[in-house]
Amino acid sequence: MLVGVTDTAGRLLSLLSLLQMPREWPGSELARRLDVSPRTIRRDVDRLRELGYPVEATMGADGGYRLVAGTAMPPLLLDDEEAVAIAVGLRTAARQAVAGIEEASVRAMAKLEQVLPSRLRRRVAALGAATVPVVLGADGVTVDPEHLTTLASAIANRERLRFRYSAADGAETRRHVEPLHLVPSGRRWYLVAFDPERDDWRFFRVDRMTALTPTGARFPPRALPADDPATYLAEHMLSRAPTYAAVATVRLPARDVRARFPGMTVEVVDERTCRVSDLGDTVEYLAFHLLQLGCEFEVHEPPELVAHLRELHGRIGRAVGSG
Amino acid sequence: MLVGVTDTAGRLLSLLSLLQMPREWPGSELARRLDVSPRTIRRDVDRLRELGYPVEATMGADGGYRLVAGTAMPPLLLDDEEAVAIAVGLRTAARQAVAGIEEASVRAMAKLEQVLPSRLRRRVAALGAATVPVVLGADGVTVDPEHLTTLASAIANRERLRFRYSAADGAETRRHVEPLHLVPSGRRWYLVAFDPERDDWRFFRVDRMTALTPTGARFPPRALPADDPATYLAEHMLSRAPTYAAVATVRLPARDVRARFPGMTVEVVDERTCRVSDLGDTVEYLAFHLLQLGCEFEVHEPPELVAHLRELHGRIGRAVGSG
DNA sequence: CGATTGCGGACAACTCCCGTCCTCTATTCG
DNA sequence: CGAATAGAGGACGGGAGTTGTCCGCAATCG
Repeated sequence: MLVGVTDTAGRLLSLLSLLQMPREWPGSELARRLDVSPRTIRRDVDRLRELGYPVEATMGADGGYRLVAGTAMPPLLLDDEEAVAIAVGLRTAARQAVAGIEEASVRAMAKLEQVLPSRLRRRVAALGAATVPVVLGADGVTVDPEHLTTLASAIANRERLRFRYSAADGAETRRHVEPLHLVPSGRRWYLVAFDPERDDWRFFRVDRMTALTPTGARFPPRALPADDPATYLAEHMLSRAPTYAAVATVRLPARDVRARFPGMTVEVVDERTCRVSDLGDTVEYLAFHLLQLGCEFEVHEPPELVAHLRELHGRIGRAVGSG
Repeated sequence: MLVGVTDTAGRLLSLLSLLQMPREWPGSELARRLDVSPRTIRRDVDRLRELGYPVEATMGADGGYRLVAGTAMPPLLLDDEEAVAIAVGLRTAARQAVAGIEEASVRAMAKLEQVLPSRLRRRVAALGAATVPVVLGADGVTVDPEHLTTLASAIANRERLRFRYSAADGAETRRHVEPLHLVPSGRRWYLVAFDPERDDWRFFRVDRMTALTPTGARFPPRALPADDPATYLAEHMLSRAPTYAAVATVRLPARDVRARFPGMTVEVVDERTCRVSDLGDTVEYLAFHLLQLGCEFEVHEPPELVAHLRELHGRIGRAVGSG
């Protein structure tokens, strides 16, 4: 603990940190820890309350202070391991693209990344690599969370960006653009950027970008010829990723299916059978979902899914020598 | 912005919050925003630096301040959406039990949960329900992250806990215990607790607990008859979850396998073939992994995996009517 | 070169902060 | 019921910190 000029503000932060642990602290102990009188602790608690952080106190013997949920988020004071856990959590969540909070996830990642000490960054990288990517979108496309944070901070800093891009036809080009916005779409991420060499706006699929390097050069703000980047993307992307809707009859009570896959829509057929519809952007994903039910089933739609299952059937048969 | 007694500490927090955004702030703008003179901003920056937070400044026109990575984690100042994103990320990560940081994840969840405003809590709950649980441990066992945070804070607060427990044989009992520790083991979580009614220590699988309610009653600390809860658990749990090691030959270049599944150990057989070993605690998990490779393969070990694949083969055959 | 930005010393007026009193209330335990 | 413990908060005085203003200096960019 450093003592000196920045005493009182620093002490408030330490206090906040202590109160954030899931336990109660008697004022006397806080006073000992922070090396001030109990009266000052009471005053500090008042100060925190004035700042909007609800510090709750329980009276009587065995009482104490603790921080409870209020109306505003207090600053989170994390220890090393918790910071790593959050970073890893955000990465896995970003890979799965949880609906509706993609941008917020990336913002939080960028924020954390910016201040994460390098030793922790190494641990996060190691864990991220060790973590088995649960890539259900079996086209093998995984967005690198690292790229997302790099892009997010380049956008926020209005820094020019250099990278290599593999177009859909496999042709690789070098780009040097002014990034404006990151847009999630389904399981993919797109970068909306202005390309000065082509003097026009372009979209880039993040998973097709490699060798990302922010150049450090700033560029002046430029207005997109549309109100919202997401709608602009939707209007200009002619080839959208196809979505499949699976329809199947499964030998499992509707209740059980709902419990295990809240995302499927389920209709009761009889006590032990139901009809499910499931959305997914690849047939691989849908096939795995159905197999994970662990019961007999029959697929009605779509034909692509049936074809894929036939393919799997053949492959498994050859794998275990009973085909 | 509130102005008054708690001015300087609050201003430091606001400053920290601004500096955490991924952009640079000129001192003059910070001064305008925080409604103080630029000199005070410089002093505040000094204060933050004395507290150990590395505020970097770039000189020259178009310069400014920003917070960079240092040696200590600064307090994270999150907006609502970022907080929700982090909460959701931690939940999905907890469900997948990323090796090595399970406890830290739960600690971070408990910390966040403790201070999360209720309106955000509702959003997190809604998103958590909507998120498709990617349950690869196909025994259908998923740990409820909610339970983990409840348990963590009951332990930290030394609060008695009431719940219903389904034993392995299906018999359901009511329990009222003194929780001591949460221990992760493989994909499962165990609660180590003292059961006063039986006057002995017991283990409970978290996924078998329901109707969890902390009673609020405190209990005095009690020493576990062992140094480390994890080893105690290991010593007293006779039936450990078995782990399977799959060995297979796959028709895919070793390079590609390594790129897609960093967790597998791969030996080159020839240019287009390799031999992989993969660890997992269920055969379902191993089977999905092999199928995700999307190529021909042949399974050598273990027999349980072969049996499971035969079963899948039969099921798929019946599903698409070609068996 | 000049403009812009950060850096930091000096000073004076003012504020606040802290520790030490004190009394009061709420809760738990014996 | 009463003792013990914990928080709440007013009063007060001395000391310390904070702030704005004014200044010259250093670094960077165009």
